[in-house]
Amino acid sequence: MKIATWNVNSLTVRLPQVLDWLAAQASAGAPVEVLALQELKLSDDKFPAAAFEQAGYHAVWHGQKTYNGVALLARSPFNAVQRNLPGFEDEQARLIAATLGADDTQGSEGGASAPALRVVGAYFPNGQALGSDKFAYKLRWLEALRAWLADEMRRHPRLLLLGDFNITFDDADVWDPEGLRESIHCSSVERAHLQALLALGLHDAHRLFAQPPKSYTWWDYRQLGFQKNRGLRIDHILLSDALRPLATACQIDRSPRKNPQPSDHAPLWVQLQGL
DNA sequence: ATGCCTCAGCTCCTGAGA
Repeated sequence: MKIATWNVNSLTVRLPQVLDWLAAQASAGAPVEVLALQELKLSDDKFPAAAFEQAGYHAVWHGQKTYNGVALLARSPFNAVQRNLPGFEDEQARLIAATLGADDTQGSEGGASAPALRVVGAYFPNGQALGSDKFAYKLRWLEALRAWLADEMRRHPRLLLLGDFNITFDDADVWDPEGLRESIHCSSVERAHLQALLALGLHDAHRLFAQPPKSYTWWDYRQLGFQKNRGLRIDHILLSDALRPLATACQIDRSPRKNPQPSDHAPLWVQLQGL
């Protein structure tokens, strides 16, 4: 089962590329079972559910006009959909969680049905600059996420957290670690929050496998950033303890970044066996 | 250069992204 995440920077602009990419993966014999999308930049009524349905995908979404917005697509239907963090007042649409397979929160016996998979798609706040109001919001959001996930993981042992985290793990995720030291996406305080998520029992799927050096998921549109591979690895897939042994591969797909009118982010996918 | 692209929208400029 292939599970992917992609910050599309406007689903209105990128819908054809998303449909093309899904079709290309299927043609290559490895169809995408689940896709998390971020930065839809459209309101709920503008979400192209019919186009995805025609492509064979169920969808759930949490849209917002102009900014943010997240969605999950899957080839099977979702249950127990959650939008944003419970108890955290937020005008910004940044998180959507849903269950694939039998709802495992009801304590049912299961029997023949496969264990459920809890999918959490998120668009973490950017933060703009250390010390700014937006940075303070980023830190509050990160703490609310961690607190909620601690409980969520107890209820759903098979859980993935994937999306645009807007945080690098370490200097290997940064094209210019010295020039960007302690700047936004690279600061110690942001990285400590990312480590706090791992401490809940989550694992960076990308680092479970050998990867090419200078593997990034985002490149600035300006100054030929992609061509010069001046990027950051800020999009991630984290796997719970129960899912970690099922992972067989994890890759960044740079090919859509070469399209005309690309997103500034590339999709990232993980392959899980036995699901 | 508080710049350089790209996107949305109170659209021919501005705010936000990362």
